[in-house]
Amino acid sequence: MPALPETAVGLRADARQNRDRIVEVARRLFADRGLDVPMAAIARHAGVGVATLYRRFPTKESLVTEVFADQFEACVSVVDDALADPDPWRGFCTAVEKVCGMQAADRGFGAAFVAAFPDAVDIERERDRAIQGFAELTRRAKATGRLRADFAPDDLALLLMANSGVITGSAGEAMAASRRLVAYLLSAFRAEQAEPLPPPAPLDLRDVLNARIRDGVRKE
Amino acid sequence: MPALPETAVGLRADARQNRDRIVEVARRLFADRGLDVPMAAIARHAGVGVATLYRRFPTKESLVTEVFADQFEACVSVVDDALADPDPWRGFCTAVEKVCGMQAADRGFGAAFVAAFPDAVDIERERDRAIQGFAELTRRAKATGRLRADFAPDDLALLLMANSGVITGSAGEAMAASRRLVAYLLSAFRAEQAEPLPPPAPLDLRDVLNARIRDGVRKE
DNA sequence: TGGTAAGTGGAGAGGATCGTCCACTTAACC
DNA sequence: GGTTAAGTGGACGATCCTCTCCACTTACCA
Repeated sequence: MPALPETAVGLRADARQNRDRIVEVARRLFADRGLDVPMAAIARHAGVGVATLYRRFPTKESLVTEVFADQFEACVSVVDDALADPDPWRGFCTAVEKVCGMQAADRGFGAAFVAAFPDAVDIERERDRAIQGFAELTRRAKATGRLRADFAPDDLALLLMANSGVITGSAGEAMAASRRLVAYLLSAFRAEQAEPLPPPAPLDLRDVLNARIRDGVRKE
Repeated sequence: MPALPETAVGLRADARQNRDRIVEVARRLFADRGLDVPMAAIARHAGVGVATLYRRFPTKESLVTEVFADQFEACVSVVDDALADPDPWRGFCTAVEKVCGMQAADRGFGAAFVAAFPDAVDIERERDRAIQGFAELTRRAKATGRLRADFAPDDLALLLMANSGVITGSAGEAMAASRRLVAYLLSAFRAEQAEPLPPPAPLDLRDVLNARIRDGVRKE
């Protein structure tokens, strides 16, 4: 089945060069300014016309998917590393810190993770793997008694969404804010002082993420 | 100086009725769907034409300002109540819970608080009063030894931004998520287990807020 | 009751963005 | 070199939003 060029094989030399430049430029712009960079701006910075851009990536979504595919992979490997750590609690903490750091460092990544692209199968699969890995990590960390017992797996969604909320202003500010928030929350997650029990009823990460994309509800 | 009708005095009877209906409808729509409800939708729901809407509120910003003026007042009075509490720590906690609850209950309020409107003098003044009140509350709560000493006044900004991040999906979900996040954070703010010291360098609430409005930076 | 200024609605100007079309250019292979 | 299909650019259509304009209507007071 050679019908899926998927990445960039079988392109003419100049076309491939253009494609690579587009992805590279898009990655930079998304990181700096978030996902709402106009397609025209990306094309302009890449030194191509919009048509070229749209020929490679029929929709903006597909471009975003391509651009963040490896970021999501990195995210998964962070979780894998954490699972490999002999101390689950330490693994849990570092995983949280790393992922939130990635979110803070790359505005686009944060948005992409949170925005979820329904038909971006690859991204979704990667994301789910990461989520499941985290769930496992959570289980183990609880077993050691360091992570509070009433920590819900969906509290991870809470954490990521809260983290995305503090990402504003300059990259430096965002990082500082994120780090401080994460430190606070990790301290709250420790089993030791779990004295009062916070209200339950968290949210399902997948649902929340998938809901975000729904803007087309113009209706009445 | 009778040149500032300001609210609605001196309007013809029918005009006043329309104005009131507009504000009422806008409040409801903003609460449900956030601030990006189109002006046309507001006009339609209020049963008037866009021109009528724009005659009363020359800009969308001015409508938002009017709509949330009393919400901001309520916010200030929450802080005042907290200051009146003989137990500063309890006051601190309830104030945080209430304000975050308001943010979660009214999507528009959250956005308005975070978005900041440069020329909405009234809102800004109210907001600053609330911020200063909170700073005072923080000082007192620290003095009792219940609030950790390294809590920065700007951690309030962190809290509000994180809270705005978890507000998505249905109103019920948003409220549950907000409550849980606030519980976690308040627990992290307690002096008792302040064992590790989180990184510093938080953000200034006013700066952050005022920066948000800058979208007009098209440049390059 | 009638004059008039205040009030009104809806079309549309102006601007931004996603995505398409099509005549032109160029890499790649014979 | 020449043929040709892949590749390209920029104008353009479609949509959505804020805000303006202007001819028409109506509340209010004498």
